[in-house]
Order: sequence, then structure tokens, then C-alpha cells
Amino acid sequence: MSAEHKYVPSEIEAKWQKVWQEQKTFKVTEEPDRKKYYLLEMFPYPSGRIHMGHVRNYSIGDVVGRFKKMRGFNVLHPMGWDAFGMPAENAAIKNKSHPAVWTYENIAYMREQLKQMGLSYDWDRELATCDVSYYRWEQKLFVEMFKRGLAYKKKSFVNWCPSCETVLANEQVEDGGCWRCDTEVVQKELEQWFFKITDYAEELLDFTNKLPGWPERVLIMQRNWIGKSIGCEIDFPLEGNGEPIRVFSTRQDTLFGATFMSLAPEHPRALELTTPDRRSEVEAFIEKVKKTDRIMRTADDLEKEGVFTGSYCLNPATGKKMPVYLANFVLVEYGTGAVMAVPTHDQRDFEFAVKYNLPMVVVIQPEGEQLDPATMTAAFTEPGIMANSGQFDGQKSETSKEAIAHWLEKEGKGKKTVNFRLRDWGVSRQRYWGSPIPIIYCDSCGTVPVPDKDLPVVLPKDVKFTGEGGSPLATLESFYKVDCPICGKPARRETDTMDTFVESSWYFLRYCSPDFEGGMLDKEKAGYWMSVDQYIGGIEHAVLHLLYARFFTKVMRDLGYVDVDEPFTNLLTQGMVIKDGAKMSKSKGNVVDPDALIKRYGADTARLFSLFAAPPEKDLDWNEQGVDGCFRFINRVWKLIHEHLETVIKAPVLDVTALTDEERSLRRAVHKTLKKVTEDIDERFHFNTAIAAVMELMNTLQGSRLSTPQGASVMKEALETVVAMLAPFIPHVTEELWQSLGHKTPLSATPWPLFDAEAIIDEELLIVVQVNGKLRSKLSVPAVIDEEAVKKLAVSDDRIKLFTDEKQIRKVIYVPGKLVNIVVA
RNA sequence: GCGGGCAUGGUGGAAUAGGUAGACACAAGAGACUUAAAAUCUCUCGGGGGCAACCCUGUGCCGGUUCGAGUCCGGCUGCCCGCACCA
Repeated sequence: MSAEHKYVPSEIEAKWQKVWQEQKTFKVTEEPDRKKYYLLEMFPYPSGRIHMGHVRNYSIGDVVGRFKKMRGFNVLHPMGWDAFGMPAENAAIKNKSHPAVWTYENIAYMREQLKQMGLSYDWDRELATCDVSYYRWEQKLFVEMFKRGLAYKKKSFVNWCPSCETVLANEQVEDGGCWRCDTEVVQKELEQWFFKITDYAEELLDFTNKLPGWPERVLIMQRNWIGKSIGCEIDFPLEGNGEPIRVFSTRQDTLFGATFMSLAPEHPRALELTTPDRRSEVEAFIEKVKKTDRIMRTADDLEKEGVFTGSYCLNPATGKKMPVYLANFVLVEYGTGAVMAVPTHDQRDFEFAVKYNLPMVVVIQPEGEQLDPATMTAAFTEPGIMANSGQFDGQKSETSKEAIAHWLEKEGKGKKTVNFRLRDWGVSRQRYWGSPIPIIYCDSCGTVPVPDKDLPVVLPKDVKFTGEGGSPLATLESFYKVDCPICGKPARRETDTMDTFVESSWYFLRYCSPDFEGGMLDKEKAGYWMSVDQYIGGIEHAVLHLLYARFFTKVMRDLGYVDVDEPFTNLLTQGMVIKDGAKMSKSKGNVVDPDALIKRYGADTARLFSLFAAPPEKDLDWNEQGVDGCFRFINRVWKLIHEHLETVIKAPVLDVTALTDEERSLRRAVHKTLKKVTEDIDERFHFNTAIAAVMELMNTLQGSRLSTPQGASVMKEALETVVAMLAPFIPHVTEELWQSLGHKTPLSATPWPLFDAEAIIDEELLIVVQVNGKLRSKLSVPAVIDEEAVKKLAVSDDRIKLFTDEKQIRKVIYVPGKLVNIVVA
């Protein structure tokens, strides 16, 4: 082969990227008459440069995008930048620069990297969440949410990361540490803004059963996180005067067995209920619990400890006195922060009762057994038969729950309740590089939202980054000193910014009309594109981003912005990129740099390997030799096509009635492959097997020597099909080869080929013959053959006779077109 | 502890609806071409036996269902992930 026909990725990749950009190949607009397909990959944080996780994520997405486009869909495939966040601020402090400078430089670099990968984005829709043109609408929504009570401020204990010097939402605390920097999270009491996600808890949960296109494990994680439990709120009157203590319990069937009360040490009434003689001991206990760090406190082997407050309450069912304790295992944030303790039927209460010598009464008996508190070694937590429970004795504990709830309500002692583990989403962050919260505090008028005409609240540029004392906004007079929009008196602006997860909760909606000046989105355009048909990203956002985005979509629906209930119809969570048995990371020293990879092999090879080595949802083991193999494969395709170019271009029109057996057989292989590849991409997202099928066909083609004119036509069809099938995976080299094959229209604008149903019909079938389920022979039979004839052939086969001679044939099973199994005694 | 997932050659992985286990690729070995190397091409490649045709065995372990099980069911073991004193 001459030098001019050598495969040089860098040349052809630059060439086609330029063509796609200049011709705006992937720019889309709303076309109501066409089927739309909204494809989205999670947008990146502009950290500096893309990593292999991005390469994989975006390669997977690009296959789907290019394939759907060739299949005739109007494909919306946008890209942008999740551009607010802490690393920008930290870099600014370190470099004595500004977060905006760092962020926009990174975006510029990473945009070029993505372009070098040849991804089929509509770049005209690119957005960066740190642009005022983006976050201004988020502020407008905040005000609308505030007016509806969906955004509110309250003083509460919050998760505080001492290293990031900011608050974290519950979802952002992992194993007691900060999700970003792993620093141990402490509790701090602060005034914070919250979004009322709990208002949507029921709907968010309901819809986990209406998202068949989501991986089950993500739905399970979200269900667990929302944590719905059905039970009762029950009021326990105090022995003396005062408000009763309210508890939440899912085990109201054990109410008659409640012998003491456990409150969380942080319970607001803990000290109020403490008698003077117990005060010093109680205070010491509260101090001790506070000092125990969060990880220790939630460890399951933590010793159950508590302290008696000196007060008593009364069991509303039995009237018996119950001592009120503080207990270290009761969580203030769950339920009411108070638990009725039933030591016989709850393991924690049992351990506690044993330690402090508290009374026990068995109120649920296992069937056919009599438990005695004196001899019990553990709580009995299974369902059983009610005992010592007044009018409920003898009932099944499971079914009595409803009756007891009813009785409590009738008696005015409690009511059926649904409790959620989900807390409201704390969105205040004491940081600079985020969207300002559009609120003004006035001594006379209170908390006032910034009026529409004054929006947006622009993040000021003239700030200094010292790295000390939290957000620079809090000390920037020109920012926080404002006049009250209602009374005009001097007032103070909110200096906290919003959690960056707020931006990513609606960016997929903004992509529908990224330049819309009239509001968050153009409702008509969003109506055409939404919902996202396929969303692709990492599993790490299973509860965080994916729950917030679902919540925002529902809020925006209720505010009239969109008509959909859910943002993402189908979700694909891709696996991690692994090398040498570990996730790629700088600290492990096993990172592969995408720039170096593309420089050495080209983007097509990088894409091909990340798609071929494993199916998308599995972890991908990076292997340099495997990359080599993919590069070799592309070269083989390149070479084979150039070898046949002259004959193929002169080939006559294909006449399927004039083919030799060999030609017909080759054509059958081509169309069978096309069928498989189409199905693997479209229905299963199994790109690895699709690529393997094309490799297999390539092996067949390389062994074929077709010498007739019609043979050249068959080869032409075969080569064109190979190129078209590979287009979604390796778009640059296939465009080039498509052009070499004489096509004027780019492959990216060419429809996906359809397989010829006639061509794939087998003339002969291979029938496997088993004796007692073991493979013993194979038969080649005509495709049209009846069952009896196949069975007869099988039974009389010489090799089969060796195994059936002198034995009695009991049964002959025939699976049409596949197999015969002869059962002998 | 609870919930979920996974387990197939030396390696990554295939087997889509219970029907030929190991497609495709990587690595390894042998050979061709070459002065030589690289590149490329050809062959071998789960384990055991046999000169061979072929036979036995094999999908983490034990059992079951079935004419037939990598696939379904029950029980174990190991690994991974999520939640974790949630009342």
C-alpha cells in the first residue's frame, strides 16, 4: 500500500471535526413532525481536564446519539459545564487569582478535549452554570419557591465541614465525612435555607414504581433514602403537669408493653423534663454524647447508654408509670426524637432494660410458645399473638396494628402517621463561588425576596480571596449593604450562596432553550424535547443529583414551567474505569491521560476500546494492549477497503438473483451481522457484542475471494455495511472511508442501513443431535424440513447409532431448527 | 444487621426466551515473510486421555426441577455496592 493510503488518525480526525463544526451537522431545532430523541450525559465539573471516566461516559452517549440520528430521530444532544463549586475557590486562594478565571480557562481547555473526541454535540446549546445568564433564572425560581413556602429558613443543627467551611446536605455526608474532601462532619447550629423536598416525598417515592427505564438498584437506593414508614404518633401524658411526650412508632401493636420512655439527648425537652436532683448527671451525659463523634455514635457495636431524667410519663394504654430516660441510640432527627421503649419486642430496648434493670412485659407471644421476661435472652421481634393487651388479646399482632391505630384515634391518644426519613434539602452554602440567594433582611419588613426588577443578584467580581474567615461576600460592604425593597430603609443582603446541586437540578430543562431571555425556559420548546429519553452517568449520583433533579422537575411542573412528572425516562449508570485492579486516581498513580491516548492512537481508537472492553454498566478494565488491538482492527478495516476500492467502485448494480452460492452465503453473513448490530445497539446497549460481531464479519470478509462482477457488488455492499455499522463507534475513520467509497453525502447524514430479511434466510440448518442431553453429532439439513424427517435423520445417524445401539429409545425431542435430543434407557 | 448485585479459560468478556459453553479480543506458544527487527499473515490455545477418529471432564460449592441447567429453584461460600441503632 502506498504511503498516501496509510491510516493517519490525526489528519482525518481534524478534517471531519472541522466539517461537522462548519456544517453544524448536529445542530437541532424543534420539528414537531419528527420523532424527537433527547439524549443527555451528565455534564462535567470543569476541574481542568477530562479523565477516562468522561471518555467512557461520552463515548457511550455518542454511540446512542449518532445511531438514533441515523435511524431518523431528531436528536437533541447537548453539553455544558457544572461550573460553580469549591475547587475553583480553592484554586483562586492558592493562585491568588479569581474563581471565574480558573473556571473559564478550564472550560476552554476541556471543550477542546471534547471536540477532539468527535462527540456529536449541538455546541450552540452549550451553557455554563456560573454565567449570570444561567443562574439568574434559578434566583427567580428561588423567589417563586419562597413565595410558595417551598424555600424557607430555619435554625437547626446542620452538617458542617470544617475543611470546606460550609454546610452540607444530609445526602452529601458519606460515612460521617464530607462527600468532597472526606473531612469528618460536625454538627453546628445555624440559620439555613431549605427546600421543602419533604412535600414531595410521597410522589418521589410513588414514581420509583413508574420508572421502568431506571436500574432497579438506583430506585432501591432512592426508596431507602426516602424511607417511608407507616405507624402512629402516640402521646404519652406526663405524670405531673405539662405537654405530653409525643413518639412515633411503627409498632403500635407493642404499645401495652412500653415500660419506659427514651428521648434523644438532643431532644428539645430533655432538660425541661429533668428533675433538679438529676440535673448534673443528665447534663454530664448530654455533654458526653455530644463529644462522641458521629462515626462512633452510629457504629452498631456502640454500648447502649442512658440516664434517668427523674420524670415519669404514663402509658396511654395501661396507665402505668414509665420512667423517662435519655438514650444515646435515639436519633433526634428521626420521627419525634422520642421512642416508647418496649424491651420485650425491640432488641435495643431489651439491652437498655437489662443494663438499667427496667421492667419488661411480654405483649406478643410466638404461636405455640409462652415467653417469660425472666428467661428471655433477646427481644422477640417477629409477629405473633397479642397478650397482656386488654381488648386486643388473642389477635394477630400484624392485623391488630390497624385496630390499635383506630382505637388511639378514637380515644384521642394518637393517630396513624406516615413518617419519612427524608429531610428537607439544606441549600445554604457559606461560600463565594455559587449563585447568590436572592433575599434581603430588613429590620422592619423581615425576610424580603429580591423583587423581579432587581434580579439577578450578580455575584460581585471585586472580592479578595484570603482563605480565611469563610465567604468573602459576608465582608463585602458593597454587596451586603442594600436598601429594603419595601420600605427603603437600610437592610442587609443574604450572603450565602446556593448549593451547586441546585444548578444541576434543572440544566437539562435549560438545554431545551438555552438562550431564552424570557425566563427559565421556553415552555413550547421544553414541551417538545422533554423528557430526556436517555440519561447516562455515574452511579455516584444515585441519590444526590438524581433525587434533586426529580424534585425540581416536580416543583417546576407545579409552578407551570413544564408538563412532565419525571425528567429522565431511561437511565444508564455506567461502570467505573479500573486499571491494575483499582479505580483510576492520582494517588494510585494509575491514571491514563486522554490527551496522550488521543495523540498516540486517535480518538476513534480511544472510543472503540472504551466501548469494546466491557458492556457500559460494568466496570471497565483499562488495558494498553487492548487499546493496541482496537487500533489494529481499525487498520485492518482501512486496509481491506483500500485493497478492494478499485474493483468495488466499478462494481455493477447488485442483482440478488444472479449470485453464486458463495456470494449468497457471504451476503447472508453481512445481513445477519447488520441485524445483530442493530439490535445490540438499539435494544440492549451492548456495544461490545455489536463490535465483536463486526470483527467477526471482517474475519469472514478477509477470507473471501470473490472474482465475478456480482462478487464485487456483494463485496461493495459488505464493505459499505461494515463502514456504516461502525459509524457510531468510530465516526472519523468511517466518514473518511465512506467518502473513499465514492459517497458525496457524509455518513453522519446517511440513514442506518436496513437488513434484507430475504438474505438472512438460511438454506441449510445445522441441527445439534444429543443423546441423553449430551452432544453426539451434528446434522446439516435443508431449511424446509418437517419434524419427522429430522428425527429420522437423527436416529439413523451413524455416530448416534453408536450411542443408541442395544438401548431402547424412550423419547425423541425436537427443538425446531436447533436440536434433537434422543432419550435412551 | 438489612437490602441489592456478582462469581464462566492465563486476562477482558460472549452465550438475548432452559437447547452446541468459551463468540470477539488480549496475552502466550509455533510457523511464514525479512540479512535482522518492527509491521503483517497463518496455525495452536479450559483440564485430562489417545497416533488418530474421538472419549472423559469442566461455568465458586452442595442438592433439586427438567429429555436437557452457565441460565430456573433451595441451601452454602467468597467478593462488591448501598443503607445502617430509622423506633
